[in-house]
Amino acid sequence: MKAHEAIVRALRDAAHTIGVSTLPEFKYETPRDPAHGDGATNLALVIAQALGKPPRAVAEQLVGALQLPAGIVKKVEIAGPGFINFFLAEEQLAAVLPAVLAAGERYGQSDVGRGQRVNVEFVSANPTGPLHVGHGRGAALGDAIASLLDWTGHAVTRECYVNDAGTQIDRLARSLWARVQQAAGRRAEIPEGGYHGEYLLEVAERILAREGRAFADLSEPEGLRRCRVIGVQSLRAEQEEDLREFGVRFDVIFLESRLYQEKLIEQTLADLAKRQYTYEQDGALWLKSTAFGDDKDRVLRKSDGTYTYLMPDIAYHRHKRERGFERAIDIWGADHHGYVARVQAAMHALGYPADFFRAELVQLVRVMRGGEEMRFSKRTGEFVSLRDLVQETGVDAARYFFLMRRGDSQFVFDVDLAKSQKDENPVYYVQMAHARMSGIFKVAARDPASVTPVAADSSVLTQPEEIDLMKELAAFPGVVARAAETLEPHRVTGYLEGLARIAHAWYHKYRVLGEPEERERLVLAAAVRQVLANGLRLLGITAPERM
RNA sequence: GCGCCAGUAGCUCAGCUGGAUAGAGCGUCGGCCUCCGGAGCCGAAGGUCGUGGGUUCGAAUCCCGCCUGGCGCACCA
Repeated sequence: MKAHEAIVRALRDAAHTIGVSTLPEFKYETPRDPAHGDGATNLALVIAQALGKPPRAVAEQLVGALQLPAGIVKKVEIAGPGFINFFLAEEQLAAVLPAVLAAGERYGQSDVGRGQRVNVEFVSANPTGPLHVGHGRGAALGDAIASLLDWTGHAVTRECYVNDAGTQIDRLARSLWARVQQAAGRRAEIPEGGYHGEYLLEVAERILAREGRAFADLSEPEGLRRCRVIGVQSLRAEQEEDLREFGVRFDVIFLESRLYQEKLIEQTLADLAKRQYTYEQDGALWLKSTAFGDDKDRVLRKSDGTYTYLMPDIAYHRHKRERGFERAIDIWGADHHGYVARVQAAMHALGYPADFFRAELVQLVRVMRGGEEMRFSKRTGEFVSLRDLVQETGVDAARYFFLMRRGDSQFVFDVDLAKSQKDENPVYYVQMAHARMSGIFKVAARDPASVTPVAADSSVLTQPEEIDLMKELAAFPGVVARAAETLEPHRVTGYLEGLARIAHAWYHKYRVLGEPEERERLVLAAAVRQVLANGLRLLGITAPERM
């Protein structure tokens, strides 16, 4: 914002004028309390000590030396221990309306990312069962984080990694083969460490229906081989379907098997060896991860010659780097947090910058319905699937609920609240605000896109709610930028709820159509509608014209 | 035992990189419907910011100890 820059520059100059040669860090920001103005600075407090004067006296001097262009500030006050508060001139505020309408669906976007190439990897579930609510939270968060980065001028790739190799797939094959036997009416038990969920029985029945009952008579090695292929294929298809319904799509699906096919493991190992961060001991190959802050060194290749889970993961992230990404952000379940230091250490060992790799941890989700917790556990095969949740609450509510809390907070998903069509439901509340703004245009038989700001806006829109609305609208781009910087989409849901609250209050208190202020209020309604729509779209949630 | 994350209103959670009187929603209590949809709006009560120290003009925020909870500490994935 222009006013912001002008004020900061004037403050710097004023500090020099009163004899401060080296300026320490100071703040100029929007105060929480509107009574403290539109902007406030702690400049006087941070330089008071060096000057050997009380902060308030310093503030007086600063204000006296302050030289600002006309039309920016209405009033300057000194308050509290020595804060200087700025109240912006009305024309500064009303400038937001034409800005919103001119930018349209791009309002809120910026180029602070400067085209930086970022890979956002999320969901990355093993193809061994249906996605559960925890995956849903990761999916919503990953997708929203990717959108935030996209909106702030990063070049984003949404990516999903599929572990289609390794022992968990062997377990899947053995479990499925057992289910095939059961489906054919024979006694068979799910092996130790296998997958007990009912879903594999369904897959087995489909196999027999399609391939014939003779399938169950195949030799065990052949049966396992086929089960492996069919199992991965059908469970992946199921997961992809769930994600599609959830509104998530990926630019890249990366298969673990590709790492082996393209010899990426060997290449990575050679790299690490060349940089002298590996060594052999007890027949195994180790990564010197303690050199980079890990608790202990980690095995990459076991003494039986097979690789640990860490090895392909390092190769995978090396491949991301080779593909030209400047940052790799992974959304992981919090149960993997012990793993972060290892991958981070491996990235260091490969010589990558410290900020290349970042893991965002997503805490587990508890689902409550009717005052009771719905349990889930992949091991026992009982869990709340993403599909069931979405079916019950709808995509919008599910996504919104996953996004409205910080990813690293444990949170309780209240199914009854998510389904509620009252103001107690935050998704509903925000969408309703959008529908109301839209409703005004429907009644007026006008296209919101057709309204154009007029010069009189600033002198006509003077009600407190109108001032508040304009301030909120002006804050949106900053909220998006900050949310992208911290990878925290909940800042956007919080913002939308605040904007919706003022919009509802305004709508309730004032009429638009047929009033003397109709023209200006239509502009305001169009701008509010636009920002609500933009915020919702950013999060992958629909903005209905009517509810 | 060691490590990571957390502990803020009855509940679910915000609190920006240290700022002014700690916020919101739900719930509770009390008001408001000739209206662009009341599927809504307004107000009130409610907090020793887990705890004890420290740093400084100023700490929910930074540092240290302790208590409580979650998770992680494999040649498993």
